[in-house]
Amino acid sequence: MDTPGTISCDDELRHWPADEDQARAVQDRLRPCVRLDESGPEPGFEGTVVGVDVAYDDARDVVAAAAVALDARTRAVVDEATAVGQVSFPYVPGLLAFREIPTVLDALARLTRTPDLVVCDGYGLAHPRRFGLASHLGVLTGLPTIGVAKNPFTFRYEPPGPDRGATSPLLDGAEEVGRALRTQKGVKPVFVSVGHRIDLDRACAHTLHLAADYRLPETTRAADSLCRRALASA
DNA sequence: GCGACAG
DNA sequence: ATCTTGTCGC
Repeated sequence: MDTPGTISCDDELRHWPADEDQARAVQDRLRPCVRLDESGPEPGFEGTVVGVDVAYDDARDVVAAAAVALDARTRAVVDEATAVGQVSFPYVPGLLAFREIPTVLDALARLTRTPDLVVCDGYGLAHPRRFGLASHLGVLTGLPTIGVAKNPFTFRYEPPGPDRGATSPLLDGAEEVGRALRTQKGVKPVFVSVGHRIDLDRACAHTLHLAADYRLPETTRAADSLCRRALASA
């Protein structure tokens, strides 16, 4: 039996939920394992930031995942891995993690180095039950994670200032669950939230550093490109 | 009941 | 996510 704050990734995968009610129960059970008391790797740290993403082939029910490791300081690609699997859950808003995580874990396991930080497509704490994809992946792996999403989901925000680096709170009622972050001047912001073992200031700082040239972080762009190629040749 | 809804 | 041509702009 798992004690509070301790989970087994293998057990969680073996006990994968079969329906939406079970999935929500899993989220409620794992939510207390999220660690929000660590500030996380400092911007400019020596290590690797890993981007993960998945692509789908609905006709074949196939999912391909990619994990791409970048040097955290130079953003150079230093390692990459892919995995292919069967879709194990439908897309349901709020339950995205159950669709993506099994194959993402396979890809992460094929990296030659342990990531120091993982950047997910989607949300962490910015989630109806405060347990989005990034938080779920963080709890299962124990790694620091952040979520960078392209859309505000159900949350509200006022547009941040026009300059690169401007932010505004992403709000669920009065609670700040993440931040809208302008990564390029005059371009729609991205939506950053904490996953696990990092604070929101650093999550935004890493995202800004990774999005030096484009709206989306290089981690996301590289993983998106790789998982599409993996799906095409699968 | 109806609409909204990360990827 | 995915389906998809041209087109405006650097």
